[in-house]
Amino acid sequence: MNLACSTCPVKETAACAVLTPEERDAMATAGRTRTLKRGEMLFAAGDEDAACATLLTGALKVSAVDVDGNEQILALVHPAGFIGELFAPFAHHDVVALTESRLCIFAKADVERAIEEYPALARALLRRSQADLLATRNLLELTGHASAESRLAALLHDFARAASDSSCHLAPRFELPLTRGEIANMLGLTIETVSRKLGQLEDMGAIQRDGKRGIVLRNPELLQEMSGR
Amino acid sequence: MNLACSTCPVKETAACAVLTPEERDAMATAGRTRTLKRGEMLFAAGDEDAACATLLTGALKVSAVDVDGNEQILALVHPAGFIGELFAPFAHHDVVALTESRLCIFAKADVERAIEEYPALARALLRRSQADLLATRNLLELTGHASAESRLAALLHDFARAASDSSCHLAPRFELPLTRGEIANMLGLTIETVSRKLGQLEDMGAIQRDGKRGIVLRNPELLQEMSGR
DNA sequence: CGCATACTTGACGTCATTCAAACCGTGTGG
DNA sequence: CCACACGGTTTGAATGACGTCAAGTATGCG
Repeated sequence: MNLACSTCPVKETAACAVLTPEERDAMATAGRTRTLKRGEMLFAAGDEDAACATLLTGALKVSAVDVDGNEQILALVHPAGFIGELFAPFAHHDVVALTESRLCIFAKADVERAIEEYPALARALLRRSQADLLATRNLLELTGHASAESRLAALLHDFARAASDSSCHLAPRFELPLTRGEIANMLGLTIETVSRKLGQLEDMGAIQRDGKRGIVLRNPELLQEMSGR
Repeated sequence: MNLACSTCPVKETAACAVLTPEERDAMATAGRTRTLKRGEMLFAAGDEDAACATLLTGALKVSAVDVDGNEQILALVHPAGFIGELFAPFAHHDVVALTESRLCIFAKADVERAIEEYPALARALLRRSQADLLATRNLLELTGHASAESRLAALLHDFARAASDSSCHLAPRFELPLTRGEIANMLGLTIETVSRKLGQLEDMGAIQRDGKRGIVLRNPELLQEMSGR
């Protein structure tokens, strides 16, 4: 499928937004869009020809699997996010769709050529990479010392912020993008602990579960309190 | 102190290595070198005028302190490493010297100007940023699921590799760059647990402690085995 | 309906933390 | 030279948070 940047939902926020229309058109001829269904993999750890991509809609997870088959989620990717380890000979992690997702895909070589040709693109990707680094370090900080309760509270708080359109405001209600198992894998907990702590957060009036995936914020301050800010 | 790139110990590996001699000289006029003693801070979380820097010699830690004063080490910086959150209005983390360190410091604004002017520099910093991202994700993976023993074994293995000149070979003996407390803060453990597990690793013949900081590898395979990789 | 997948709940065990005390090398002052 | 304090480290015993194992409960789908 060919690219139609004019109708792109993230044309103002994605990395390619820094390009001139002509430059973007030139890139568009190299790329293509692809749709992934929930659970479908973009590429796996070890792939030598792992592509690069900008996420248009949906959500992805970046994860690693250790020796005994446990998955650890390292990052979530939201629309306008960029995927791809540009200077590595092979991918280090799996990238899998959490929900049905549309992506704008480029061969790694094409992106490498583009950052040589369009300095603004290199800067935009640098900016994104630094943001990803910060997000990963925040997750590291969270999983380092905090209790199961704090981790979960912090994650819910993050999700509530991600679900609202303004990044400084919380959505009063949202759907969890992850299963219990995925939350557990992300926070370094077990599925049972996540379930129990969700129950406790509900008991103490911080949240209310609404179906399997729905979360209603009952007391956002309390939630933030428990996350250890 | 003025810059003398010709005698720079990392002139071939640091980000500025991609610049032409003329470009490097131009940057040199904007920067200066600085020496930090062990424990001295380059900048603190929240600083608005946090500088950027390339590490010449020594070692740094990047760390965050949570509400109740616990430090969490998020990354170590080795010579040729680059420090600085380019697009953030203020620093998110503390940066502190682990050993006496020499740095090459630039104002953030100067670096921002330089990456506009020298596209190769932007690409070099992108490469470094992606490498930092990978390192942080590896640490996240480690602290996520693994037992205290695995974390420690993996960290020692990493240090042994960092201490040897070739990155695919292990140094048979090395000095820990961190105190017990810092190791604990890095791995999300307590100082007592680190001490105990070190004792156990010694008892089972994987390593031998040599003074407070020295580590001799007795059985590198066993160490790798236990690190779960 | 039957089966699969995701989630919840309970009882029990384990590993890391916590609290406490002792240890060791080093520098300081008497 | 010794006494002493101090930071970093080691070690022990008790506690508790989270994991493990094992049922049991929705929800959806062929």
